[in-house]
Amino acid sequence: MRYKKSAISAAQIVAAATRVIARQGYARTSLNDIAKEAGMSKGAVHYHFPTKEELVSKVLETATDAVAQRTMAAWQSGGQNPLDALRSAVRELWAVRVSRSDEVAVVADLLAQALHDESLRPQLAGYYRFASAQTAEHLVGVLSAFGIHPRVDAALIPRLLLGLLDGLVLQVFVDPDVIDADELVKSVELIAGALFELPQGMTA
Amino acid sequence: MRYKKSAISAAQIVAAATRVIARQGYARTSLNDIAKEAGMSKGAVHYHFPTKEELVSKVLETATDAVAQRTMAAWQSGGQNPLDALRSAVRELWAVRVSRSDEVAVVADLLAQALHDESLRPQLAGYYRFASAQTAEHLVGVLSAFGIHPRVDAALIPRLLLGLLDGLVLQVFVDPDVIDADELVKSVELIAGALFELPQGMTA
Amino acid sequence: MRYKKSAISAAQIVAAATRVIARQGYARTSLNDIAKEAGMSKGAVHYHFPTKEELVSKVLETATDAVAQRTMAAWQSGGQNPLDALRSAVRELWAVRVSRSDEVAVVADLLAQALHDESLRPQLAGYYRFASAQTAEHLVGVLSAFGIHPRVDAALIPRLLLGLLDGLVLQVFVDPDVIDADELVKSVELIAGALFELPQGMTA
Amino acid sequence: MRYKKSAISAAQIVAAATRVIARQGYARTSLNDIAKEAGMSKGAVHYHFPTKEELVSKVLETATDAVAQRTMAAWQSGGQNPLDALRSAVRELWAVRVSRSDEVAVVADLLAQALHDESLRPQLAGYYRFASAQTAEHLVGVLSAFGIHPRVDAALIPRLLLGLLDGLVLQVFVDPDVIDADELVKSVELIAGALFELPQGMTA
DNA sequence: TATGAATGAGCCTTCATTCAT
DNA sequence: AATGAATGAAGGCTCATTCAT
Repeated sequence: MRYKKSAISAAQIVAAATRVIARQGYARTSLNDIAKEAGMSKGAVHYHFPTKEELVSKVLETATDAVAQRTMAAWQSGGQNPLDALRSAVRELWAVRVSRSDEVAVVADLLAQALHDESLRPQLAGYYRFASAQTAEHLVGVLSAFGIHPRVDAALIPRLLLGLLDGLVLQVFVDPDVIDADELVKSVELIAGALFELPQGMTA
Repeated sequence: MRYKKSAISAAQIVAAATRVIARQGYARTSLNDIAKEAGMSKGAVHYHFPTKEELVSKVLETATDAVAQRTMAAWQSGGQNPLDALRSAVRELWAVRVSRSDEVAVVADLLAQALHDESLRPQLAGYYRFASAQTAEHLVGVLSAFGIHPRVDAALIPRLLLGLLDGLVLQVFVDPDVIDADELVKSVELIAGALFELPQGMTA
Repeated sequence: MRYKKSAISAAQIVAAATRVIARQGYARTSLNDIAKEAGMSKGAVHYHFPTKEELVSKVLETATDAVAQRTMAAWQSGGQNPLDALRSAVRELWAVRVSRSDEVAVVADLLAQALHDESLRPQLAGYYRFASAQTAEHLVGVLSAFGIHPRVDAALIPRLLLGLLDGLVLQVFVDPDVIDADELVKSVELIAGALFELPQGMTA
Repeated sequence: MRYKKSAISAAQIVAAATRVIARQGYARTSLNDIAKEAGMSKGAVHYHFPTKEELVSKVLETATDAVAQRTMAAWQSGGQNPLDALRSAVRELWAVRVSRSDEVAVVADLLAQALHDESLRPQLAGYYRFASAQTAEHLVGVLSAFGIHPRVDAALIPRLLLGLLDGLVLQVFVDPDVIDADELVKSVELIAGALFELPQGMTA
C-alpha cells in the first residue's frame, strides 16, 4: 500500500481529463465529461481538485512534463554526425507535433487558453524555459565539440525552432493539405543550419 | 439611406465583438458582453446576426482582412535594397504581432479555437492562403530582379516566416521578458536570408 | 377600388396564418412565420392585427365558418331516400375530417388551445351551436316527412354525431392504422340509425 | 434507502408537472413553473429529467396509466344485469371526463399537442390500444354470457364509445351549459345498445 | 400602409460548485 | 474517499411587441 488510494484516484482523474481535453478542447470540456471519462462521480472530482482551475493546472503540468521529455529525447536520438543529429531531431520534433498525442494536444489547447487566462501562463513559461535551456545546453555541448558554433544567442535557438514548428503546426491544422511535409522538413533543416557557423570544409 | 442604419449597427456590433473577444477571448465572451459593449440589447445583436457563429464568422473575416492587409503592407514598405526590404518587413511583421492590436488578438484567439471548432478553419485557411500567396508573389518578383532566388519552394517561404513569427509570439505572450526583441529580429533575418540563394558577391 | 388595400392585406394575413397554423400548430407558430408566409413584414401584421390574439381570433372565425359550411353541405348532398342521405352525410362528414384541410386542421388545433385559453371558447361555442342547430333543423325537417322521428332530444343528435366523429379522428390521428375506415363508417351509420325511430316496415 | 430520495423527488416533479400542465396547458407551462410548483430549483428538475421532453413523456405515461385504470374500473363496477352494467359504465366514464381531474386534463392537453408533436403519439397510441383492448375483452366476455353479441367488430366498440365521450367533452368544455348530462347519458346508452344484437325478448 | 430596427422578457439548457450522507 | 442530490448563475436563442420613418 505504498500509494494511497487518493493519489491513484487523483492520477486517474488527471489522465481522464487529459484525454477529454485532448479530444474536445478545454473550452468544451465540463467536469461532468471528465468525471464520466474517469468513471467517477462529479463529487469525487471535486474532492480531489476543489476547483476546475486546480485540476487543469495539474493536467497542464503533467502534459508539459511529457512533452518536454519527448522534446529532449528528440535531441538525444540522432547519430554521431552532428548534422545528421540535427536533421533527425527536427524530423522527430515535427513528428511529435503532427502526431497530436494527447499531451501535445493538451499543451496546444491550454497554450491557447493561456492567451486569456493568466493562471496558466507560469506553468507554460516554465515549460518553455526548461525545454529551451536543456536543449540549448545539449546542442551547444555537442556541436562545439565539432567546431560548430551558434551565430545567434544560443538560448534563442531552441525557441526559434520550437516557435517555428509550433507556428507551422497551426497552419497545418487549419489547412492540412497545403504544406508538403518533406519540403517543410527540408526547409526547417536549412533554417536550423543557418543558425550555426560551420567550420571550414563542412557544408550542410 | 433607409437601410443604412442596419449596416452601421451591424458594423458597431462587429467592432464591439472584436474588442471584447480581443480582451477576454472567445470562450469567455458571451453575447451579453458583446451587446453591452455595443450599447445595444441582446435582441438587437440577434437581429443582425441570427447566431453567435455567424457573428464570430464576420468578426473573423474582418480581423483576418485587417491582418492580411497589414501583412502585405509590411512587404511594400521596405527600401530599394532587397535585403533592407526583407529586414524591414520582418521588423514590421513582428511589430504587428507584439502590438497585439484587437484584430491580431482576435485572429490569434480564433486560431486557437479552430483547434476544436471546424467551422472556423476554412476562414483561417483562406487567410493563410491569401496572405502567403500575395507575399510569395511579391517576394519572388522583387528578389528575382536582383538575381536572388529561393532555395525552397517559394510558396513555402511566407508560411515559414509567418509560422515562425506566430509561434514565437506565443512564447513571448506566455513569458514576456524572455526574448530579446533585437536579437530575435536579427535571427529571423538570418533565417530569412538562408532561404534564398544570394548571387556571388552579395552577403546577408 | 371597392375593396380597400387594407382589407385585402388583412385577408392575406389571415389566409397565411391559416396555412401556417394548419401546418405547424398554433403553439409552434410565431408571428414571424405568419409574416413570412404572407410575404410581409412583421410590422405589417401588427398593423392589421395589433395583437396575436386578435389575429388568431379572426383566423378561427374564418376557419369555423368554412367548416360549418362544409358540415351543412354534407347534409344537403344526399339522395332522396332519407336513410341513404344519412349514410351519405356521415361519409361526407368523416371525409371532411380525415382530409384535414387547412380549416379543419385549424379548428382542431385551436379547439385544443381553447382548453386553456378562454378567449377562444366563445367563437368555438358559436360554431358548435350554429352547426348543430342548422343540422338539427334540417335533419328533423327531412326525416319527419318520412315518418322518422328522433328518439332523443333532436338538438342533441348533431352534437352526438359531431362529437363521435371528432373523438374518433383524434384516435386515428394518434394511431393511423388501427381503425378500418369502412368498418368505422358502417358503425357510425348504425349509431346514427339508432337515434331515430323508424316507422313500421322500414329498416336501417 | 440511499437512492430513495431521488425517486421521491422525481415523483414530486412529475406530480407538480401534472398539476401545472392540467392548470395551464403544456404550451404555456415552462420548466420554471414546474420547478416552482415542485418547490425546487430549475436545476433540480433537469437533474432528474435531462430534457423537457423526457419529463413530459413521464408525465404522460403516469397520466395515461391513471386514466386507463379508471376507465377499466368503470367497466368492473356495474351490477349483474349486463344492461345495467353498461349504463353504469357509461355514467362513470362520463363522470371521469367531466370531473377533469389533473390526469384527465393532462391526457386531453397532450393529446391536443400530439396533433403537431409526433413524439407524443406513440405513448397515446399505446394508451388507446391498451384501454380499448382491455375493455373489448371484458365487454365481449360478459355480454356473450348473456347471449348478447356485437354487431360490429368488437375491437371497435370501445373506440367508438371513447371517441364519442372524448368528442363530447370537448363540446362541453367549450360551451358548458349546452348539453344536458342526463339526456346525454341516455343517448350514449342508446348508442351503446345499438352496437349489440340483443337476444329475443330482451330490450334496451 | 408598411418596413426595418430594436427591445426585453422568457425559454430550455449547461455547468461549476456545495453538501449531507 | 466518494456519491447522489441540489443549487443558482449564466448562456444562446425566440418572440410578441413597439416605434420612427
